[in-house]
Amino acid sequence: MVDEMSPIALYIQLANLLEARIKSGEFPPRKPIPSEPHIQQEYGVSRGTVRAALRLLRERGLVVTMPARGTYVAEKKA
Amino acid sequence: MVDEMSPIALYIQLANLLEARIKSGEFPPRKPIPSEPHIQQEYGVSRGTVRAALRLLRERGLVVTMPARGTYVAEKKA
DNA sequence: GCGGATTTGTACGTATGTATG
DNA sequence: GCATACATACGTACAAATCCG
Repeated sequence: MVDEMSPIALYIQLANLLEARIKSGEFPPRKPIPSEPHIQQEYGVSRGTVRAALRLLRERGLVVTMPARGTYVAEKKA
Repeated sequence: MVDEMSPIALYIQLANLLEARIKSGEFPPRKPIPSEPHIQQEYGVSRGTVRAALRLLRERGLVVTMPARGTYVAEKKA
């Protein structure tokens, strides 16, 4: 879980945790990963923090987000 | 743009720049002016600085701000 | 096709912590 | 000490697109 007391920003911790889960293959392709409200509940952080973490993952090329659809694990380049 | 080296506080410089844009008629009435995050990006300052500048403009009676809606050029008094 | 639920996008309000001059 | 400026993090509200019964 995220650590409130850590000097590392929560959204960075969260991004790293999610990255590990993505790389573990926990989330099947072609299906959205858990929604922002779901992650929010799961980790006990605000939606803004979840969105900041997902933004990092997008910047890392790990996920793609589609409005009103969800966020998906990025396709391995064809 | 704002000048980091100026002895004038950034938020005051920003308020003056926005005031000039408002008075030029750049922002049509009944539509929100650019959002805080937008201005933040545009001028390369923090959201806190944007908010401080907008607070000044509200105090000058130039704009009105509505939560979750946006900031609008103040109506000319009827 | 309709309507409600879901999901992401956007916007402002607020608080706290850090750093600088 | 105070003002300025930044980053982080919470909350609330609403819009727009999509999904599903």
